[in-house]
Amino acid sequence: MTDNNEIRTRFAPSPTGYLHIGGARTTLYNWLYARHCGGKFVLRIEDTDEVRSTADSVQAILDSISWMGMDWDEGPLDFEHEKGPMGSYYQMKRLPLYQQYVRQLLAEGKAYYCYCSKEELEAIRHSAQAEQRASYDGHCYKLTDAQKRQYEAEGRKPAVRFRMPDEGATVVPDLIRGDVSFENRLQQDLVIQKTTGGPTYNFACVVDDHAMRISHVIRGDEHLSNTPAQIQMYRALGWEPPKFAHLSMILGPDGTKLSKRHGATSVLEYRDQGFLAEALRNYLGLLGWANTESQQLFAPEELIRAFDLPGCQKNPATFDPVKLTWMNGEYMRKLAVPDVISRAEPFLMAAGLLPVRPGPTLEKVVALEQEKFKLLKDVPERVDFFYREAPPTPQADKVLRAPGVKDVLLGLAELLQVCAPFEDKALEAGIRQFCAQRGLKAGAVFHPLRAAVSGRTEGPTLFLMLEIMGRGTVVSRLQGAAAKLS
RNA sequence: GGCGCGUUCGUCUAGCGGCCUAGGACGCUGCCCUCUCAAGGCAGAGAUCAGGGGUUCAAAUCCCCUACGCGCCA
Repeated sequence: MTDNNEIRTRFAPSPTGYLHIGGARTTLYNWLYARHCGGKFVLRIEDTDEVRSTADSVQAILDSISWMGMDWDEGPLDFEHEKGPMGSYYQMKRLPLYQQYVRQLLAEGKAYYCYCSKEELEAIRHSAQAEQRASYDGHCYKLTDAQKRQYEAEGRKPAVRFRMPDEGATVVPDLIRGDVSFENRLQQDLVIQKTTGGPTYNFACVVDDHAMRISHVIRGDEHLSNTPAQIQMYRALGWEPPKFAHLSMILGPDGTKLSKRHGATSVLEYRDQGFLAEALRNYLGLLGWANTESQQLFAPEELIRAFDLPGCQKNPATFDPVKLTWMNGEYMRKLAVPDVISRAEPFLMAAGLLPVRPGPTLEKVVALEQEKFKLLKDVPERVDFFYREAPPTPQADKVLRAPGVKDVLLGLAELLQVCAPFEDKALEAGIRQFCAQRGLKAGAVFHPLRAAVSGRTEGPTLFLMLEIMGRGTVVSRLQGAAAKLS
């Protein structure tokens, strides 16, 4: 048996596309809150839009949530399997339930059939606007039996509307915004069952949130306006409404709602760009929520412990990929070397660095470069030159073409052929001595050396890099670079 | 158009009437460290708290109006 006071949250996506950043944050906050309270997190698929819902979308959403490291206690496991005691968590498999309650409301006179056509509705809306009323006037509520028979005879298929009170106000007690009051006479009688017989979003959502014993509905701002109607539905059905918390939305850099034209918006895209799930989670956790210390970095358990609804922001937040990237770098640096390698595996494979190539071990080169990784895809990029010689970058090329460099490289090649042991300290000593002998400044030797050997002007600490690269590679690259300078 | 929500450095935010000449983080600039690049350390620029009225001895904080942005009705 479930405990009556149990905290239960839910995320209820429509499977009409991938999980985007906004949805991911809503999921995260529901998940965090459930975990924070020791409650349950439920996933429900709102697939009543039959034409736009797809199995692929369901899978993409499940994959996204799982990738982000969030788990759900009840809901679909894939398109066929589900877990949890509430029957199905796909709305399309729960149709009889909605119909049952529609019948109940109809029988109690709390809902009514509406026969209006699109055109008629349009006309009603027009006059309603002029008269400052709700955009549906309850036209069909006032129908006589004769009129109803008439419509039926015409073969009209009715929708079902929920009857809103004419007077008073409905207060939405919102955990983030406080009490928000709506005048009932301005609320229209919402359709709860479409002419096709399927439930509308607002109704299915009420029925399911109640049936699934959801205690806290944490969702996007865009649903706030529908909430008074939903609250009335709860009351009409004799149910206690859940607690509500409406999250502000996420904006793109130009201040409009985050969308595809701002670049990547899908969680999976961020994964594929080499972001770490824990960094995305941390960043999203902070986008619209903060604790009083303005703490930035949260270990997973720490976020769960700290998260609470009152800390949620009322105003919309702009998504900042730059800060996300910084945060990702923070997490990249904290990872153990073997973890960096295993997490970067897809990127290493794509770059042809896995299976391992001849040369130093990945552990060695990754350890050497780790402090510079911001994204997983940086791993192959920064490490590649240990395994493959690439043409020098323009900056490196410039360094190599400076006067006298050829002699320096040849001299170094000679030196490094014999310098022993071929390790960090000894190499540094040998090369510094080489500088002194030739009366060269350290920089005049170090920079060309780095450029010749790695093809770059920046990289890991020089002597350790040489050691790891190995005598053979170092010497041959020096000779090769010198040869190209003739 | 109606209703609703929102408005603190470029961005994310702290702030719940005196501790605010507004704090932190990202980004930016400079310095230090240094074989480069990062990382790190230090310093700095950056917000008349959307604007205007109140209330109060005292307001970013409470109230009202306006503007702008966003959402829902669509």
